[in-house]
This record gives sequence, C-alpha cells and structure tokens, in this order.
Amino acid sequence: MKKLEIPTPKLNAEAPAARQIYSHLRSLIIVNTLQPGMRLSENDLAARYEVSRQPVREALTHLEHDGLLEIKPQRGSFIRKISVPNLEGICFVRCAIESQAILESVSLSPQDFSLIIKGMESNLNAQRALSGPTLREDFLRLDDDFHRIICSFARNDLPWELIQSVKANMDRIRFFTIEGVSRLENLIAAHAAVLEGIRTHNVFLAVGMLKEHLYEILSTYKMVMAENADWFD
Amino acid sequence: MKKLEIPTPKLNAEAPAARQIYSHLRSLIIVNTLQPGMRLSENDLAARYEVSRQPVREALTHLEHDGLLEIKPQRGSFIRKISVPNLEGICFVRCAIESQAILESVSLSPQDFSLIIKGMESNLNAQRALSGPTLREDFLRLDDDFHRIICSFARNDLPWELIQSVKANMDRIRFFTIEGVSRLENLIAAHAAVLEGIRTHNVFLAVGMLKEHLYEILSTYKMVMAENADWFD
DNA sequence: GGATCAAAACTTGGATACAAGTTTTGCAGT
DNA sequence: ACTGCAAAACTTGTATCCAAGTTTTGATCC
Repeated sequence: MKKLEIPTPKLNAEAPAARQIYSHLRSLIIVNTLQPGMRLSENDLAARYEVSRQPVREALTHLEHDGLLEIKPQRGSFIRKISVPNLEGICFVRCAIESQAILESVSLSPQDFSLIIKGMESNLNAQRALSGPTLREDFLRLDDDFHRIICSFARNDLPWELIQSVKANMDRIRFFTIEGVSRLENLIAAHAAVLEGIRTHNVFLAVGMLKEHLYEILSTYKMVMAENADWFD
Repeated sequence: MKKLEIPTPKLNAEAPAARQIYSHLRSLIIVNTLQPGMRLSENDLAARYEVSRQPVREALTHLEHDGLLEIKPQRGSFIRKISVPNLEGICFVRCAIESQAILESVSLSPQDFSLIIKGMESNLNAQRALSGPTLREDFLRLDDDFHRIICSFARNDLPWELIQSVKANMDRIRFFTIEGVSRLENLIAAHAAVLEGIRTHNVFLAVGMLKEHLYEILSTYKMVMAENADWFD
C-alpha cells in the first residue's frame, strides 16, 4: 500500500496535542481529504505530527466516538464509510430539534424575537451577496450560522451543540453536492421561505419548508454515490 | 483528603478494558455513587482496576466528552456538577426528538404500527405490575424502554442513541426523584396518556402529554438541590 | 510460472518511565 | 499557637517499550 499524503500536519505548542490532532483530522475527514475506507496508522500520524502515539491514539478514539472512524484491534483504523441510514437519522434529528426551536419562537418576547429575526435577515443577505472562488466554503459557513440562529430560539446551547456533533457525516456529502450556482439559489430560497414563515408566526409553513430543506440532501447523495460507490456501505 | 471507596472495581478479561472502565464509571456517576465535585485520580483508578493508566485515561476522556467529567490539566479530574441549563437542554432535545418520532407514527404501515403499540402496551403492563425492593431500578429500566420504543417510530437507530448519550445528566436527578409510589403512579399515568394519544392517532394529545411528562423533572430537581446544593453549579 | 508456507513487518492494546505543573504538607521562625 | 516558605507528594501530558495478533511478503517447492 502506498503512503497517503495529508496536506499540512502543523501543530501548535500551547494547546493539548491530542485535541489539535483530533480537530485537524476531523476537518480533513469532513472535506473528504481523508476518504471513506482509508486506513490511518497511529505510527504514521505520530511521525507526521512529530509527537508520540499517545496523543494520536486519543484523537483516534474520539473520532471513533463521533462515528467518523472505525478502529479494528490489531488490524487498523479506517475512515468510516458513509451510511445512508445514518444520513437519514441525522436529517431526522436535525429536523426534530430545529422544528422544536421554531415552535419556541412564538413564545419569545418581541424584543428577543426581532433580534433573532434581524440576525437571520443579515445572514440571508450575506448569502445572497456571495461570490468568488471560496464560494462553496463561504456558503457552508453561512448555512451553518443560519441553522445555529434557528437553534438559538431554544435559548439553550445544547441543541446546536448536539447538531454539530452529529452533523459531520452529513457535511461530507454537502461538501460535494453544493456546486452549481443554481443549486445554491435554491438553498437560499429555502432559507428565505423558512425565515418568512418564522417572521409571520406561521410555524406550520416554516417547519414544513425546513423539513423539505433538510431532507433535500437525501435526494442528492446519490450523485456522490454514483461517482464514489466505494465511499458508502 | 480521605480516600473514597468505590464499590466493586471488577474487570472482565475478554473485552477492551477502557470500555469496561468507562461503562462502570459512567453507571457509578449516574447513580451518584461518584458524586458531583468528587475528584478521580488516574493512578488510584488504575490501581483499583489493576491496569495501567492508559485504559483509565481513555475512559476518563470519554466521560469528559459526555459532559460527566471535567479534566483540569495538572490539577485533577472532577465529576461534573449538575447544570440546570443543561437539564433544560436535555428536556428540550428529548422532547423534540420523541415528538418527531410520534409524528412519524401516523405514516407507518398498520402492521408496523400495531406491532409497536403492542410493545408499548406490554411495557406499560410491566410498569403497573412493579413491586419489590428493586422497584426504583426496575422502573427506570422500563421507563427507558418505553421511550426507546417511542423512538422506534422513526425507524432509525440514531434518535435513541443520541438521547441515550445525552440523558446521563438527567438520570442523576431521576434516580433521586423517583421514590414514592404515588409519584410512580403519576409517571405511569403519563405514559398511559401518551400511549392512548398515539394509539388513537391524536398526535397533538400525545405530544402534549409527552412534553409535560419530560419537563416534569425540571419541577422536581429542586428537591435534590435543597439537600445537595453543592452538587449544582 | 503458480501454489504453499513460514518469517518478517506491520497493526493496535497495554505497561512503564519521565516531564511539567499544582497542591499539600511540614518544618522553621516568630 | 500562628505565619511563611520550601520541599515533597500529588496531578495530568507525553514518550518509549513490550505484547499479541494480523497482514504482507518472499523464498521454496512443485
């Protein structure tokens, strides 16, 4: 087996090494630089990061806990392949939590309500103004922020934290399916519809649009699957 | 500081040590044998389980990931105190996910639907038949199973897995608030009401009763707080 | 050339040793 | 008895070494 080249194994000295390695590997997995099925070697990673196996090992067990890695004892550590049932589960959970957050919006004080609405509007404007070479990354960041704001209706940190921890497997797909400008316009339109539903206190409309928006990824993952069948179970 | 005595640090040889230690410590935390604020020493635990610090350390980092432990570098590892906002977040997320699952029940095939209803009925009967010295533990197990069945309406494993991973901080309270038989009867009545709503396809009733049931713990945690104020932030 | 089998080189799991920093402790001085 | 300070005993973070098992490799035999 040929050695695989991961881009920039840089390391900072003033933070715990294990956590840095974890974050770095996690982001590499999400953008599919480390592709499903690949094998990671603790020794190899330790050499690249210029640390011992101990912090690498800790990072890998955390990735396994997140469902992004599968550690087979005495055999190797492999980037988990994408599971369609898992994708469906993520959509379900996101839809459940964000819908509940939208339901909470009606019982918010007018001040708090309009403040959040303001945030969503400015985010939406930023989405519409997007252009340039880093368009895809920029949109994903704004999209994350849009849904984070939705969760803020719950006035609690846990909902969004939970979505973030679960979202990684969905992001691996999203990074590929968001390409054409036309698709991007559709996504922005969906966001606008959700916002309009919330603003007019039409939660049925808002939740309906949100569900359609969140489940849309399930109708696009087959695009990725067609070209990379070996990335899936 | 006096040495604290944890009950039975037994260990099995045919499973990974780290996972066993993790499970054991986690259950000890949930039943409050390891109380909020207590300090755990890696060396001490390693001696008790008769292993090296390596698997102990892995177990502790996983407990930290679950929010049950706080590892302060070069200072010690402490059982996390109970956070009321965190409790509220757990209630919110559980309510969101289980409500969404109940919503899915209306679009299930009659065969699948009646099969799940059967399971809930037999579980409810078991709850009503409870008695004996291990009543509290038995009820908590049946209660968990009841809500797991609710999640099965989603026909996906992730929702219940996620609830399980988040539920630990709620269980620490539940173990204390479920004491009197009268309270237990109230909880069983709530379960029955939820089931009745689902069976009659009255999802509004079911979701309403479920929300009331899940949020009930927020009105009882003050009982625990009154006697153990130092267990909370 | 192809198949078989043994040895070597890999994998992770665990134990031990050392490093850096914090807390406690105990002795000395008042 | 009380205060102050230094040393010892703790804490976790990391490195290194050994063990057990799997995979690959390469030589040998047909």
